Amino acid sequence: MAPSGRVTIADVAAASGVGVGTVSRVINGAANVRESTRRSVLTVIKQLGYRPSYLAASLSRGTPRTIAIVVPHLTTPSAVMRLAGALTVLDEQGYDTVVCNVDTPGQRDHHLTALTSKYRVDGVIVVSLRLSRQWLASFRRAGVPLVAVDAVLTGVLHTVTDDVAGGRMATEHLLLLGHRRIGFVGDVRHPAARTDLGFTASQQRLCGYQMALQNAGIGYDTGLVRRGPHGAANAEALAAELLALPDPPSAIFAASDTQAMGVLAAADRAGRRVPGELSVIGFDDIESAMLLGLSTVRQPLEDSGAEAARRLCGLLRGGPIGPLRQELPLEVVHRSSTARLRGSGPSPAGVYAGSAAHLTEVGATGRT
Amino acid sequence: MAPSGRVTIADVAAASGVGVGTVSRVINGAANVRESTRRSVLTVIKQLGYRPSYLAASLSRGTPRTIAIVVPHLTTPSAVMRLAGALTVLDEQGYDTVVCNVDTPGQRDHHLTALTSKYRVDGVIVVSLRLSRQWLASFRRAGVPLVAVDAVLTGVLHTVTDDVAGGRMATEHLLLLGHRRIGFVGDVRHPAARTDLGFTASQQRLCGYQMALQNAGIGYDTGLVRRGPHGAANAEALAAELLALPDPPSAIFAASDTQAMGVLAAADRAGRRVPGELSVIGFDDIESAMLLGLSTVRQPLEDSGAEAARRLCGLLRGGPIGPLRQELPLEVVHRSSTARLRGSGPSPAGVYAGSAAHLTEVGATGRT
DNA sequence: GTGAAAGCGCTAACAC
DNA sequence: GTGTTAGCGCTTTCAC
Repeated sequence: MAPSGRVTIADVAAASGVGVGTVSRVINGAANVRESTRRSVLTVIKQLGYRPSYLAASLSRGTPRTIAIVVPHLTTPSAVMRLAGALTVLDEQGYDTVVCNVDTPGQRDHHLTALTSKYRVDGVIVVSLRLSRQWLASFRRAGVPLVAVDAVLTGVLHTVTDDVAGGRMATEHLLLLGHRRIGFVGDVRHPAARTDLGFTASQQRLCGYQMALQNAGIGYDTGLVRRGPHGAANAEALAAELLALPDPPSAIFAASDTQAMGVLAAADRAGRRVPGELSVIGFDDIESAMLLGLSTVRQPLEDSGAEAARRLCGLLRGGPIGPLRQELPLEVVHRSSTARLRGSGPSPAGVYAGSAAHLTEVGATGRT
Repeated sequence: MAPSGRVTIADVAAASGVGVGTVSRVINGAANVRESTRRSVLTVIKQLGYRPSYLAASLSRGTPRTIAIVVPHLTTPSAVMRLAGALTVLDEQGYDTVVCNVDTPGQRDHHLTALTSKYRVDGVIVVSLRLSRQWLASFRRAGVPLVAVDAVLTGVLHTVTDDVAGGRMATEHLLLLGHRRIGFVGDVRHPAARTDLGFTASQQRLCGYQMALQNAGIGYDTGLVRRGPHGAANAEALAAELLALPDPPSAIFAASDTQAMGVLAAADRAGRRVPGELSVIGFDDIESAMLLGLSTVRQPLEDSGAEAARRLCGLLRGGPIGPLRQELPLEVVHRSSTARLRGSGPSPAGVYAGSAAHLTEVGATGRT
């Protein structure tokens, strides 16, 4: 055993009567090792309490085999799912992952600085964050490959969905059910605020909502649109306002499932039955949406993370990576929080056929 | 320049006509380098865009010079302050820091596993977390030194405050002001729940509250005690219950400033003037306590982190570390959320002198 | 003050 | 299949 306290690969090699190369092969699961030697080396490793040095391996290999994921608001279900998707493929591709949670611009810059200067990760996945030109340049200079999820970054591979189309799909679903007064509850951006991370999804879904209304010849009533900080609680307050209107909406489109839960809570508190007296549709299809029977626009959250990871790996090994912009599909999931407007007869099939082609009815679970 | 893309210390040495040793000295700020060479080396470093390799340095040095801080609920003000204190000293001592935020037992175990097996940090600071014997053994086995803040871990250096005494001090402050019906709002532990991280501070402060009441001959009225999940919102609901009682308390002791803010909000909503109709005292003395004029029991949050870091550094370099248990002082800060109970004459000085010795009146800012 | 050289623990290329 | 060896980029004696 070495004089220093640490057990090294050489100690293991000596103790098991093989060369360091063989030990290295065993550790890294190389194929060309006889099963018997493999076993004995493994035994020695265990009884010596050997643990490989991450540092030495990274240095020798020339790469830390580590990729970083920068993801805002890691507490939200959608962020978690994207992360989970990425972790799965990164893990099976043999990469270590460092997760950088970001709740403020300060944190964002802190992590990005560390990523570009000090720690030399092999690549980074940026989730839902719009990076400035400066940051992009900084990464390019540092030679750190980048891919983005849920954010379009110029010159950077990105995996996204069409949020405008998504907003339209949600609204059209409601229109198709005969609704005419449709409210919107979503995030507001504070462009000037120190706390703004530059999310645009909600804004784009609002655009889709407007377009759908326009197309249906209904027009845009600002009185039915409420925007505020993210989170179910805020959405609840916003929805309460809508429901307290003299001529309240018969349906509400919430820009995220989380916000839709707030809307549901507001409806409950206001004594409005869902979907009897109020239809509610969300966005994302997070886990609890299914549980609550919430109709929503499903986006492949987990896949988005997985795809981005896959593309980053491709980029790193010079493999195939596909187009700069990868767009993942959206689909309406009709559950039991949306229903035909009372008094509106079954609308003739195909009225909205042009757009309704998107519509899919999936796994409608019961609302109890 | 090296054939590989990376600029190494050798490139810098060659370009500036010195040896690698000298460049290393410059990088690490060693004293014995002539100012002129220092300058020129620095210049070359800049123009070559050289960035030292963290990996190589750590490997060569034999230590990553990194310590990990495991801290639960990093979003809470008190956690942030403890962290800040630790970061400051760690930074000036030349250590890198990796912060492990923990919101669930799952996250805790995940981080602890990584810390004990894969990443070889020089040491770790555990904040507010009660680790099991198994984990402690695991760290000992891995040879990773540990210190704790706000948690007593057997056989581990810990920096704490006397929360029982703190609870007593808060309550006695209220008693001294003539209050007799004193409510308590704090955290509840769910020992069996998957989400329990084992915090005990709130529980201990409750003990102190009971003792003070006992000593004053008032006794313990469970009807005045409300416990729930942490967070201002929950505390607000709890306090609202208290205020709605037929014979409501004239003062409330909240187990944390965050919860005290909830109490303040409840009072506001119930139309109770503070401190005219209700006295409120918190615990911690976080930044906003000062802003709100909240009376509280101050604990040296930032110092606690700093002290722990200092002791860990001492441990690492075999220097002085002081006693196993380091207790930091608590003091009552009387601001404008607590006042004498109406109708109770000024109590003769010294009545509670025995315990009131703790009391200090500090920086009472106005409540507006 | 500064240069030369010996590792730190590991991987990978090359022999056998 | 397996041993041997040359580095990975840096720190750190030890001479000069």
